[in-house]
Order: sequence, then structure tokens, then C-alpha cells
Amino acid sequence: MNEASFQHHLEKYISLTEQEFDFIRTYFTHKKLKRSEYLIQSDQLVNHTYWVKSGLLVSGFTDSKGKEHIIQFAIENCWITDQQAFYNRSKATFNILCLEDSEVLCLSYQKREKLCADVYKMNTFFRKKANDSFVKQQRRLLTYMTSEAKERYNLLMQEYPGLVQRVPKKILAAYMGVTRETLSRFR
Amino acid sequence: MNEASFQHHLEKYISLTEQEFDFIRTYFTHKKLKRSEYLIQSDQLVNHTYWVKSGLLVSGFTDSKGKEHIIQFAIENCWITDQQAFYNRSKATFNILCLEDSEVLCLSYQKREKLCADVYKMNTFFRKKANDSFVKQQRRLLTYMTSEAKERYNLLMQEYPGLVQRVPKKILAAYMGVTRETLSRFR
DNA sequence: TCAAAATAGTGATGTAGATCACATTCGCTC
DNA sequence: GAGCGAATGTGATCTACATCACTATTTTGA
Repeated sequence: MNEASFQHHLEKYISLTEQEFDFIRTYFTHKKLKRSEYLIQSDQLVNHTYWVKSGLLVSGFTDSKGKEHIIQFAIENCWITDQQAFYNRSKATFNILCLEDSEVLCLSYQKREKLCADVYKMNTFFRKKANDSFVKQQRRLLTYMTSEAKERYNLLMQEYPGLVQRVPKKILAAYMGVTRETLSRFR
Repeated sequence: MNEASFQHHLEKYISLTEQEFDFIRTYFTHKKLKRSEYLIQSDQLVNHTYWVKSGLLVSGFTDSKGKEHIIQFAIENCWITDQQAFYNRSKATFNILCLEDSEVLCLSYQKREKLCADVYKMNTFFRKKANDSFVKQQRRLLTYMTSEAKERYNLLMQEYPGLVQRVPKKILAAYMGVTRETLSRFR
């Protein structure tokens, strides 16, 4: 199977020969999911992290007051899992749901640690990737601190153009931290 | 100089012999700062990340409306820098200010990359540390999404007990994303 | 050591967005 | 392609917190 886009993704941070890539690829398994299937459900043990080859997924949860919150959208080339649960070998807080038919590459915790030990470059890849994810998430935190809802909406539109078309409005609203009524009034 | 607490900190994720630690230590320099000195000022190039040996620092910035926001408190055993600027070799958005006399260990970008290349365990250390930082910051984002100000105040008190005594109220308020008037009314 | 500045508390009023209630339209399933 | 539940839009009202205005206290530095 041709997974040039995955190799491209890795090469954003490290450079690889074909042989190295093929070897790395053996640590991953492949999975297809249908729209409205769950990749992870809350309270399950989380043993994998996923790289999205195609499709669209969201991670989210329902808080103690019954309100839904969206943590992350994942489109092509994104990684997704419940990180807290994955790194701490514990149970998921979040649900991860397919909004469209999707294909993902799966990497177990054990394989990931082994991959980092076996292939030095991949240790570096995950380190750099983690640093970038931190910065990206920090930017999102900043928008929560500095912007009002209307501005956050515009920022989301900039970051993922076309997402509005693909995602139910109530999920967009839950990502932005407003009610669907408020979001509706922005449009 | 005895830096047992730094070795302890590293050993949260990796195990080291005395020799290994001493070698790693040579990549860092030492710096003392006085209260109200800046470690980083916005618009400066950021070439170092810092591990706090003692004292108390905050990173923050002033937004386009002139409102101040606090990103992070750093006490003993915390790392602090403007990560966006540090990883992207660019200029700081944040100021990092000493609220108390402080001592830090300094690691330049070049030395950090070299350290990761020279000492495999340190590549792993920074990878794991970055993953944990991501999760910790995600928890903070969640409190912004799910809790009201009063609850966020209680959560901050839990995470850093005693901080209220050490930090001006307007800085606490800016960390929590409320005005100092609102914070004052919680107490 | 003393004046100026920064910090902190509190009341009155304004406002973004939540909540509730209901109408309309869209998209499945049989 | 009829029928039913989910998704969406919109008005009326409510509320947490911001903003403004003023006073009291503490810190600082000349």
C-alpha cells in the first residue's frame, strides 16, 4: 500500500530513506472506520495513538453539567488519541468519534516506545511533534483568554477552512465554547 | 555545586548514573536573577529554555486591548521559556518576569539539540516531558471550557497551594482570566 | 522618611452570551 | 416518498462577569 503522505508527514521533522520508512511502517497497523463509529470511548483503556490518513474525527466529552465540549478535530495528517489516558496507561475521559468514513494508522504504546528505542530519528520525531502540539494548543488557550466568541469563530474558519461545511453546527459550537444558539446568531 | 534536585527532576523520566548526570550538567549554564528582573522580554530572540532551581517567575503578555494575561507560573523544578519563539527560532511574544529572586539553569537551543543527539536518554526525557506538558496544559484549557471563574480559582489553589500569598492578586486574576475586581469578590 | 505609585476592596451599572421556548427544515429509515 | 427525530434559526429573558468610579492601604525609591 502506498503511504507517501505518511512518509511526507514524518519528513516534516526528520529525513528518511525508503528502507527506514518501510521499517518504521511495520510498527503500525491499519484501520478503517465508518461514519459515526467510535475510535475511543470514555472509560476504555487507551492503548493506541492514531494518525489520520483520511476522513474526519473529533474528540470530546460531556461535563458534569451535561454540556458537551470538543477538544480536537482531526483531519488528514493529524494525530489523535486521548493523550492523558494514553501516556498514563489509564482510562479515557474523551470519546473519539468519526464524523466521516475514515482510515487511520494505529500505534500501540509498547510499539511506540520500542520504535523510539529502535529508531533514534523517531524519538526525535515524537519529541519535536510534541513540542509543536504544545505550542499549537497554547495558541488555542490564548484565544480562549483573549478573544470573544465571534473572533474565535473567525479564527477557527481560518485554521480549518471548509470545516463549517463538514461538521454539524452544534459540534462547532462545542469546540468554540459557546451554545449552538449563540453560534447561529454569528452567521 | 550540588544540584541534586535537578538530577531528581531528570530521574522522574529517566535513570542516570552520577557520571551521566555530571556530563549532562555541562550543557547548562547558571544564572541568578533579582526580583522584578526580566528573564525574557517580548520581541527579543529566544535562544534558551530555563529550568527553575529556586524562586518564582511568570510568563505573560499584554493583548491588543491592553489587557494582561498570564500564561504560566514557574516555581522550583519547572521549565520555562517562550516555547513558540524558542522552537521556531523567533522573537518572543511573552515577557518572563521574576516575582522573587530566582536561580535558573539555562540551556540554549543548539546545546539542547546537541544534548539530545549525544545522550539518547535526554532525547527521551524531553519527549516525555513535552507529552506531560501537553496534557497539563490541556487540563488548563478544559478548566477554561468547563468551569466558571470561581471554580478555576479553587483549582489554582489546589495546584499551587501557597501561591496566593506569594503573588499579587492582579497577576492571579490575569492567570485565571478575570479582572482583579472579580477575583477580589471571591475572597 | 515621606511622597508617589502600585495594590486592593467595594458599590453601581452595562453587556456578551446562556437559557428557555418554539418554529422550521433537513436527512434518514421503513 | 411518507413520517419522525435531529439539526437549525430566532425571539424573550436571565446572569456572570466586565467596566467604571471611588476609597483605603501597602510598597517603593529618592
